Amino acid sequence: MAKKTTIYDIAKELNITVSTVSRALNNISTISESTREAVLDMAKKLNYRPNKVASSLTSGKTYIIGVLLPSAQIQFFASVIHALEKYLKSFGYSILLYQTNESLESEKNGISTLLEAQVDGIIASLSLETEQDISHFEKVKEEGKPLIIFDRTHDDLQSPTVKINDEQAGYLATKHLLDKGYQRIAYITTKHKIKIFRERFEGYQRALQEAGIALKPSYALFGELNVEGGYEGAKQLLKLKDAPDAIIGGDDYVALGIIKALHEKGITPPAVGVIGFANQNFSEHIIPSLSTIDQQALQMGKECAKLFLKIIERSPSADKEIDPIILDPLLLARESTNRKTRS
Amino acid sequence: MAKKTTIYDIAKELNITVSTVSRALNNISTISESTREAVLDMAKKLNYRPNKVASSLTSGKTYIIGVLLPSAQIQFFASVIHALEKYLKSFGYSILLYQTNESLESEKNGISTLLEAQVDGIIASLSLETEQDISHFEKVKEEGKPLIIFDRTHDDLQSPTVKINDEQAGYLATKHLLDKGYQRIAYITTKHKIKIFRERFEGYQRALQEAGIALKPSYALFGELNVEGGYEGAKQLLKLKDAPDAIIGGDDYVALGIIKALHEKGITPPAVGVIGFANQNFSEHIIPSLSTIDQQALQMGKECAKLFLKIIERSPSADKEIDPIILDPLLLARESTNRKTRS
DNA sequence: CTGAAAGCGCTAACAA
DNA sequence: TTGTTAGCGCTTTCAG
Repeated sequence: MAKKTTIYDIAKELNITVSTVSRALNNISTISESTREAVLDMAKKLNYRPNKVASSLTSGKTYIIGVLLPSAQIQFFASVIHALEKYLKSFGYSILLYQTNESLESEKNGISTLLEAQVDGIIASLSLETEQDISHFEKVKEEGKPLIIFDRTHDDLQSPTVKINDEQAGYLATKHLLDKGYQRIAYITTKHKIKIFRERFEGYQRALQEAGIALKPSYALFGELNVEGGYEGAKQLLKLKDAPDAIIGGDDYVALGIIKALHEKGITPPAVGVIGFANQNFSEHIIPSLSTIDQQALQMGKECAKLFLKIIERSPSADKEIDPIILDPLLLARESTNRKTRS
Repeated sequence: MAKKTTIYDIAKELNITVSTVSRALNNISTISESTREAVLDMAKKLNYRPNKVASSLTSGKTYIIGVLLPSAQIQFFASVIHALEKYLKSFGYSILLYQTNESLESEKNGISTLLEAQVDGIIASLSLETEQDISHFEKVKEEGKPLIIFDRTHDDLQSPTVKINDEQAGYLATKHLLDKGYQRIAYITTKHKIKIFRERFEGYQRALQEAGIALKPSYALFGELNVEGGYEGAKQLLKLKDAPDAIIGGDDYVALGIIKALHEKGITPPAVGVIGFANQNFSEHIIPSLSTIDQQALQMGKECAKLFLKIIERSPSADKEIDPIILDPLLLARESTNRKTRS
């Protein structure tokens, strides 16, 4: 492969200087139209390709933004990645991806990696393990770089956030079941102390309280957030003397596990109501279709991107507080809860 | 925020030169243990963070590898991303992501973006639109950078590839249905001329031929690769006088659509057999569970990563041919095809 | 084992 | 409107 062509090559061919070339290429200030065209032509002719690494070193901007999240295999996050990349790309930004796999240590390494890569900012969602220690996130801000936290946020982290109203999500799910006439409503969620799961549970409590139904401790299960967790939890619930007539799953996978356990007992929703969270792609299509609370992943990704651009483009001095962006959860009522309402 | 500390700061504090600091930090050649420790201590004390952009500019290596694929929202690709990032991270590489959204133009822009970012190599899977024009991929090789194509490969592209044996995948699916006693087997796939879909279809043909069954043109449908496509296709097939007793879906979403259409007619698999491709996460959990051909997404991602490392680490002179890596498709026989075998 | 110095490709004052 | 000139932070010969 031949030597790469640089702006020096263009300058030499045209008998001008590199600064002129640079200005022409970046369409900066007042460049005579003629030289601009000449430069562009020559650039094309010489197969010039700008070296962003070099320009980053001088300008201090990489136009790369770091995305740190638990796992691209979780569909919610995949959707956020999708939306982020799609939107930011149109503003000239690229996405550098780092997965924590729900590990705090990995999360810390991720922040370091992204910071060393000189990203222009970081958009992150916390790992399940992250509880007290959030010093690594503080470092991002110490370096003066925008940090946006989405979905899995943290109380002690003073950063712009984008999330849905999780308390409302839990409330909606529970209220929906109540409206459908279910009375003995159980809840299977994660044992991890992540804020959003706690909030959803609070919404569940509020809905019950409003309906004047006492919270039964045996109806609240804390296990793993996956099919297996839902399956095991549901089996346990079905053994109760006073078995629930509806079960809320911490996410759609948990709900799937619940349905599986019911199926083994010869029960098909909505005979026992089942609802999940996340609106995974399969939820709509399984039989019976699964009621769920949509988390607005795509919308959330887009809002993160917009927020990032807003922050990056304002002057650093204008350091006024940024209001958290709270999206509304969306109840998707489908067959799995569609019991005939009592009259 | 205070000025960032550089190796100059460390050098000054220690009364040594930057070259020594650089050597110590990179653990290079023969550095006296004492100065190495001193440098490391001081680096920590001053909160030093290496600037990869600067080092990339001199060394010519960014330790970033570009990943170009249709969409992170397609679970197969999300899994590949997951595996790629997970594996490459342990070798110090990061992932710069670009989605083509199945558009050729976007694919071209993606290659440019990644190249400008000076990635050390590109791992890509073609968009549905990419047919004749693959000049953008040629450019990657012209720049002397490794280019690995996975899953959606292209005949004219002389690059290392990682894929599964798609012909075999199509064959396996069809053979499985035949073994289960299905005779009138239809196939709903995409209208796009992508190699892997063509190959799967060829496997379908081979299996039928082996069984001495003539290919019925009315049984081969070419539409969209999604739930809707499967639904519409199946509805059309069910109208035939000689309706099929089994339908192969071009992917699991198509299969989902097929099941939906059957459901509307009061038919539940395996009464009519249904099988898909990809083993999407929901396939195992829907009722009835969906038979499918696993594409080994995680394995594929890992093989891509390994291949990349192998290529990048060998001397550029050792330019011997790289054999394509062909993974075996995996038949996952589940309820949707589990008809009692004829005796 | 360490220092001196050049330079990676580009941007951005400051001049002209 | 264009040129001159420093760097950005680091690596990497070449000397010593």
